[in-house]
Amino acid sequence: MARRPTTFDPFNAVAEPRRRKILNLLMRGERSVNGVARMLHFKQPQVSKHLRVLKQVGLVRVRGAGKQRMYRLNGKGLKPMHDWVSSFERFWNESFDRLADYLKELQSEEKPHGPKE
Amino acid sequence: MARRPTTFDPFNAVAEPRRRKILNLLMRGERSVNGVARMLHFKQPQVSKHLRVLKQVGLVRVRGAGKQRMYRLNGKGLKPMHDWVSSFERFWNESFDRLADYLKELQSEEKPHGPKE
DNA sequence: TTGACATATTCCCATATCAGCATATGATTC
DNA sequence: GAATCATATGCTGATATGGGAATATGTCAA
Repeated sequence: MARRPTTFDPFNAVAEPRRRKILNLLMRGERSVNGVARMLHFKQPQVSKHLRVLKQVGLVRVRGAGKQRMYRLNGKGLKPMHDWVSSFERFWNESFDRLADYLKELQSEEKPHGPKE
Repeated sequence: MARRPTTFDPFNAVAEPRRRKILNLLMRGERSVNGVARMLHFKQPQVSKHLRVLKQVGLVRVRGAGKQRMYRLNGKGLKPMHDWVSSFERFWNESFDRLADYLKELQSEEKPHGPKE
């Protein structure tokens, strides 16, 4: 197997820095393809391609407006990522001893196979 | 240019589902390579490879313990990702009109090139 | 040193990427 | 329909992946 396609899920789609930039831009409102291209100094074909990936994983939506196609953010698509990353929040937020407590909790809930290794 | 290497940053490293599983497991405490392999039903060489990637992007740390190498999570490495994703939080959290207000704010701060498109 | 266990590395292969460029498709207006 | 603007797609080339299997390296113990 090779690497998962970028269209596999938002995690893969968003691994590409330019696509993150595009999403950042779209936070401020919908844009046409050329609009994105001009704002970010990307070339039109690449913008189209990146937007296609983002659309496939549900991170943007499109709307036809005359000759143009207006792309807008679909922020909800990032919620699963947010949920996953947030589960690690305590590892940089809480004080060390509270973290230790938490880990103790977790370990007392062991279940698969044998405990530890 | 090809796709960014998985070792380019945490975003890329974490795009691989198995690596996320490994991090999830390490949340519960440090593990040896074989420990990870057994818990997740992966094969040892792949675990070593994935852990290598995770180490290179700073998401795990290692410690030698006899024949074993104990890997532990370095949660802080995920903070940049968390920060980025969190900036989209409002798009699924807040009520629609508050969001609208927020967007209005953003747009009145326009700056690069010409406004809109 | 030798043996045994734990981990890391190497090679192969099918697959996918992304940029750049050219070109095709779409939509609008004349 | 033809010209035009906007967007999408196709192709190439350089690069990287990730699993599998084999093997190398490391570490300890007798």
